[in-house]
Amino acid sequence: MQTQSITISPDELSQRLAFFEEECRRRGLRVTEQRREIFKTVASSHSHPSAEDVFAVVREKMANVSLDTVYRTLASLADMELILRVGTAYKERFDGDLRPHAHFICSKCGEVYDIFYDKKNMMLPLREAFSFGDVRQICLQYKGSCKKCMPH
Amino acid sequence: MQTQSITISPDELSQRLAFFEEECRRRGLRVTEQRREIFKTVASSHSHPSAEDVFAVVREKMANVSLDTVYRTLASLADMELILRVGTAYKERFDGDLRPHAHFICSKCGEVYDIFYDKKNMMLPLREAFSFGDVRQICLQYKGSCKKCMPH
DNA sequence: CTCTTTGCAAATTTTTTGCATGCGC
DNA sequence: GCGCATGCAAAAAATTTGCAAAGAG
Repeated sequence: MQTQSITISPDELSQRLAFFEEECRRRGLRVTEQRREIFKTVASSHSHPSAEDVFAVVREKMANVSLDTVYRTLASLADMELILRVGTAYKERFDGDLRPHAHFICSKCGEVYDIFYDKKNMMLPLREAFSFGDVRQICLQYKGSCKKCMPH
Repeated sequence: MQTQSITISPDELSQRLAFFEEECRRRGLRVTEQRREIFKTVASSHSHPSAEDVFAVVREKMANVSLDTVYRTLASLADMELILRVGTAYKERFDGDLRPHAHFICSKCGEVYDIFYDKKNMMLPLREAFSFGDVRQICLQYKGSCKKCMPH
């Protein structure tokens, strides 16, 4: 079941654009061409683009956007929770504890907290997550080698 | 229930060190002082350290390790699955799709695949994850503001 | 008209690489 | 001794910042 290529309907896109503009106004952020284009690009992409990727696409429509505007805009869109960050949003961090556990990651300061759960309770340990702060997003990642990169 | 400060027992640490050495030999990697020290640092830390953090700690014991050795070693330890990466392991990526869904992230090429699940089946969609490749790690993150950073 | 946002350039931060030397096996 | 691993330095990649000018409200 490949879902990568599903495209957003024009209807849904304009609905999301409207919400984007509403959110901008509500927060006193100006609705600029650049912001609109960058949001549109991420909202209609299904390839989990990096800042560079977004930049390349937006560049085709707006010849003179700059990469730093893309960075700034992606950051503000993520702050507004209009798009998601895949990853920690900060530099790479490591964990030497291999017991099954979840993380609460603060979107502001980047702090990482552990949430342990035992085999008897494999339900999402959401209650405990809330004890660390205000849970705005649940992010479940499976990691390994994809078929293209297998074997090893 | 703060679990950050739990320290690994000396017993467990030496057990993990033994396994580390065994794994190195099995893969033909040499057991050097640096690798041992870096592994020990991550294995006994509960602060999800960055490469810089690990470097700072290791530096106290080995005055002349270099940062690039730390980077190289962390990468190989993560490859060996002796430690975990928190995050995507590559540059930051974004997702405009706000429907609840999980990701399969390839540890080799960094490709991100979507895994959708509906409200009727909130179980971990592990079966589908396996359709994308070889699942080696399940990573559950809750994101939001931690108490220190609240409100807003 | 005001004040945020942009583009440009430069700086900073994070991570990687080439190469000669050192050290585990 | 052979060959991988390290340290050094330098480069590359990713991200952020200062500032003058442009444009949204």
